[in-house]
Amino acid sequence: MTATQTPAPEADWLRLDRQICFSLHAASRAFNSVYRVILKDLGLTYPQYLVMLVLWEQGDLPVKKLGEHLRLDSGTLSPLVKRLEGAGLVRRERSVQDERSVQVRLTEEGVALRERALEVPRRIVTATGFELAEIGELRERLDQLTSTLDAAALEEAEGCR
Amino acid sequence: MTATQTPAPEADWLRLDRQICFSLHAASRAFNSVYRVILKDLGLTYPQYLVMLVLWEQGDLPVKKLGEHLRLDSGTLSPLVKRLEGAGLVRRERSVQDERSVQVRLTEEGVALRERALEVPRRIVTATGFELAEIGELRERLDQLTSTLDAAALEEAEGCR
DNA sequence: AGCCATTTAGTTGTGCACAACTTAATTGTG
DNA sequence: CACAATTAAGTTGTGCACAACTAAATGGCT
Repeated sequence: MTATQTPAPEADWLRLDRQICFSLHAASRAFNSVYRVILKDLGLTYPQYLVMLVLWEQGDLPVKKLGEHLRLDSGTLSPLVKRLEGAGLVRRERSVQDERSVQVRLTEEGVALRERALEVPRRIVTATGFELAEIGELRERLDQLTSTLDAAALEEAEGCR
Repeated sequence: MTATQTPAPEADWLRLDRQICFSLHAASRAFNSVYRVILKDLGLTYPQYLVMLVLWEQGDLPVKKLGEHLRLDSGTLSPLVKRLEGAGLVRRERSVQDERSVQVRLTEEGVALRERALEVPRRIVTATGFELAEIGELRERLDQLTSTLDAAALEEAEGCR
């Protein structure tokens, strides 16, 4: 394969096992897979669970605010929230003050589900096999990574000017 | 909200900013987003790029082997590889020895694309803003997490017996 | 040889992510 | 006030992930 003079150190960069992206991709899917199993009891998918977490924590919110908490847009949230509504966990109501906005409100059933969700995080922590401190550290590093990447994405986008 | 005697420490567990899953979910999407921008020049999506990485590294492979490297099944790979074929980067050929198997072979175009892909990892590392050592460390931890989670998923699945 | 379990791809259906677009309500400005 | 720009939600289309299934080929076993 096109042996150059130098031992082509750049080729090494393409090795799959060297790519952080693959590790992250795999970890994300592995997590998703564990959540799928644990959340099946609650009848929730993983992204639906995230939405419920926000609602339990913040109370009723417009779709817009939900999206800010989760970094998701209406293209993702609209159908997702409709499915939650179909499951009887939330209601969607046009705001009276601003008719553009749709409030997502927990139903009684939605509030009640929180009790059953309380055990989920513990089960997840157990599944990771990590100590709490380790998880906190990892989380911090991932958050740092995310904010740097977000900034970089903006620069790349602007770089096309 | 059902104030118990104890200050209900479990409630804290549901806080979004405490959940490793959300950090990982967000980091994964942030990475995906950076890759989307950088890979647009090559006409590849992020998972397509992963498939090409494997082929560049391992040479032609049956779909089955591809899936083992990437932990993806035929339900994901079959349409993905067809799109790569549509883009002229690979050919799919039934194996003669075993007609169940389909070899995925790089075309000349597919091989040539590797040259242009060489700069991708460097651009990604830059975008993360991390030192190489930091990335290696993070990658290691994520891989460890993935293997533990995979094992846990199996146990959970068996737990339903 | 004949039959059954396994293996390999592929298909179908559901749900998520996101870009690009539409629609309707609101805000700002001349 | 009128009209352009902005904002919120939703829609459409593409692609990925995965479960559940089908179809065809293979291998083992009696």
